[in-house]
Amino acid sequence: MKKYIPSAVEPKWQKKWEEDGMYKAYDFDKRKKFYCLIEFPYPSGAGLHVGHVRSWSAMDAYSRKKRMEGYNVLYPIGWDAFGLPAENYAISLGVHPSEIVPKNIAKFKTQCKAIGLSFDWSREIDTTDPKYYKWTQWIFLKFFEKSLAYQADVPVNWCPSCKTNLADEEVLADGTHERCGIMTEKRMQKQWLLRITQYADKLLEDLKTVDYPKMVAEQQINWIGRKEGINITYKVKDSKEEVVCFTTRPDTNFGATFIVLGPEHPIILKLTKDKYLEEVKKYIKKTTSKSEIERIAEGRKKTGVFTGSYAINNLNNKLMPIWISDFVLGHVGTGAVVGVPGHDKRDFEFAKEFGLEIIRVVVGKDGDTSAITRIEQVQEEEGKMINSEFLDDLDIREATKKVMDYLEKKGFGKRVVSYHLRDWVFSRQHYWGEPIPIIHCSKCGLVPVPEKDLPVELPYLKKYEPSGTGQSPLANAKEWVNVPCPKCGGKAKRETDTMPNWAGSNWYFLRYLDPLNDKEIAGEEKMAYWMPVDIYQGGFEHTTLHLLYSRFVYKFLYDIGVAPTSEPYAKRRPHGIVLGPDGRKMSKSFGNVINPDDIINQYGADTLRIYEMFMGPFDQINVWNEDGVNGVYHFLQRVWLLYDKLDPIKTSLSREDLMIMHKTIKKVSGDIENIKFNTAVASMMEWLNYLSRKEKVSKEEYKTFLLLLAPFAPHITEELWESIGEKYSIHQPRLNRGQQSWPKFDKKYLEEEEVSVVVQINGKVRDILVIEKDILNNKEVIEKMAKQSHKVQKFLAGNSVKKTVYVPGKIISFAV
RNA sequence: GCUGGGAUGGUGGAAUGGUAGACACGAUAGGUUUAGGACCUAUUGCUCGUAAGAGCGUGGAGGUUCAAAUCCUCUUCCCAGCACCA
Repeated sequence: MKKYIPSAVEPKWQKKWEEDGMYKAYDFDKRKKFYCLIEFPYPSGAGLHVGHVRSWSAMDAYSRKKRMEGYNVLYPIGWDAFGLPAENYAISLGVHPSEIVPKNIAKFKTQCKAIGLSFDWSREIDTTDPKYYKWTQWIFLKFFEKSLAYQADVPVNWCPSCKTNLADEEVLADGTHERCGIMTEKRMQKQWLLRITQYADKLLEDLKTVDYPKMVAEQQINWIGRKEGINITYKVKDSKEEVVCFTTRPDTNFGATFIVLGPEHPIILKLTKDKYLEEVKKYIKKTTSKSEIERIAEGRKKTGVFTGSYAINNLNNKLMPIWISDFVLGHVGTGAVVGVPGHDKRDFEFAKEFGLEIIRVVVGKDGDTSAITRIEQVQEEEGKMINSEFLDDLDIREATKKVMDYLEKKGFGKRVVSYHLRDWVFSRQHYWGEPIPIIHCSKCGLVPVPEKDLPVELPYLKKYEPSGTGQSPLANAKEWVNVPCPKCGGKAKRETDTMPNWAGSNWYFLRYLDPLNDKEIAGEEKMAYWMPVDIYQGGFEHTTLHLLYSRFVYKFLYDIGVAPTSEPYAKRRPHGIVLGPDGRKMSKSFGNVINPDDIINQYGADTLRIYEMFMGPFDQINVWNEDGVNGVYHFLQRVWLLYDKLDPIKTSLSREDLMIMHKTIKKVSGDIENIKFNTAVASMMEWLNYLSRKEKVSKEEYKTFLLLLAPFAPHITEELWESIGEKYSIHQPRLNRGQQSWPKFDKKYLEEEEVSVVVQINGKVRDILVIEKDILNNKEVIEKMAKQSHKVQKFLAGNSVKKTVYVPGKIISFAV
């Protein structure tokens, strides 16, 4: 047979598949539906990354297998083209984003097709298309209608480089912007927010109903950060004011020796005695102007000032001095903390710094009941209560319940639930995004753009760079901004902020179901047919961003009767990133970027696809290795050459032939289902090694081999399928007229006729017996055979067997 | 500090209580080739040994078990996320 030249095979089939509409999904088809989703990309100027290729070709293999199994598979793609990256890229080139985006999309599309991905191109979407973002704006109006979208003055994370504010989720732990790496600043600004906190409990609770990796679910749970505690109200001596403190550990309240207010707390000035006023004001000024960098640089050294006032502990009427310190954060709990230095490390440090009393109310791990003098003795959990009157001798959990009941009964406190999750800052002062469809009228206030006037199209602005003043560049589009109020007809102005880049991706998976619908977001019946997404493949980095956001938006759509299910994604599976050959993240500046086009030119798309699946476990970080690519190319060449061994005469298969064939069918089927592509490919290689050693390969084996390989290497298998005289595509049983589909294994060929049984003595392998299947369960015979073995006798001599364990078909173990 | 994940040959990795190292890369030797590459065959965890064989071996220490990479306890290091979160 002629040589394997990928470039002679691949484009030919890509063209044919497109002409035949091979990978279309059919709405309402009788076959079982399967919705396979990948995270749609931001079409960057750099073109496809090998990481995209890995994730998409793996899910492509998954989709192809499902189709061969007879499912009606939806595997769509689109473009998430609004947002900062597209805008910054356009600025760097000095052109308009609306010119750049279509070019980038065209490039991505060409590349996707060159890889042979089986996307249903008839459902392609683009978030910057007004026909698409009409519905992104519509969703916003629904949020507004239900009072879940609102404006408020909030401290925002300002990125001085990108000149916009950001959501908390977009700022990393060190205070830098996740995209550009520049340190952000806190600013007060009027912003649009979405009330995601109202969905905190549902987002938490319903994690139980979906199949997410543990790591992903845990991360969302942590981010939502639900905590049950109590707000305790303390009276202030000689004052009408009260201080409310949130705590999850009211059991330790007999150990409370002071109160700390965060510097933003509103009642500080009312509580401060004249004598201390100047110092307090100075402290507040100093701490509130402190930047994130300064805070981190300072470490955890405690600072603070005394107000001169005292709060009264409800439990024992003890006076507790009220202090101010910036270790108490304004946005956490009630912005005020009751200081229990014996059982909280921060409180201990504060008490030490300012010489405040430290009392132990929980017995230490080692039974220690003495006064606490060192931070190592501070203990936050475990033990029994002491020095706590009616709580003494109780376990901390019992004490917590008892004291909460007591405080509530007496009216000193109220059980509350607190969350780490904050409302979602949803406006950006940037050009390249969906305009927020709201009109500001001096008479009527905030007026939503009527649904019939959607979409509010983004006007073409020549000068679209961010102003840096905190105002969107859209404010300069006077003609666009000035509109009559839809309510009263008077003079009014459009909202000039745009939505964040997450807006379009919140709901895109619904638009694939009905991309041309101009009456609604998507047809109700189509949504009911396709939803939920059966498997959603995406990166870990979106766990508390896109994945959480889109769950929230979808749940809202469900609650207003638009979406058909309570959760959008039945199953989530993550992928690991692909690093450059030097083990570093691929980046132009390191010069370690692998361009998929180069690999396709040199080795072909099938090699690229299989290599990326074979390189390691799918959810792990993998380093690119050119030698590995060559290894896979070698494998496909050997597949190609196998054709020469095809036996034209019908021959029957040996028992061994059948066993390895059925074993491989089982392994590959199971591994694809479990996202273990690396071992699926390995077992194909094993079978190929076996087949290559044979004189002749039967047609049955050959066809089965090609069918199993088809999801991984769609081009070469299609070509070889044709070479053996098959008329229809290997990929689509529907077009195959049901002639051939995904192979099934037969259990009877998985059992071996002769089984090797390992003989162990004291856990060490000493011999291997080959046993006929029919005496497998006869322990006596096996035991006798084992003892007769020369190798075994050597080790048994002079010892008596104390115990014998026999696991049929596997092992016989002697303890001597 | 908290939460989650991880550590296996020269390398990527396989094996989730039952023959550790599948598969691939690399390496070594031989074959083939005008040469290089490509291809084919064999070997390849470590130590001792000409060999037969023996001992050791899954970050470290201990435990459960006839049997542990796998389960339990402690511990070291690495990765990810969160973090003065009350």
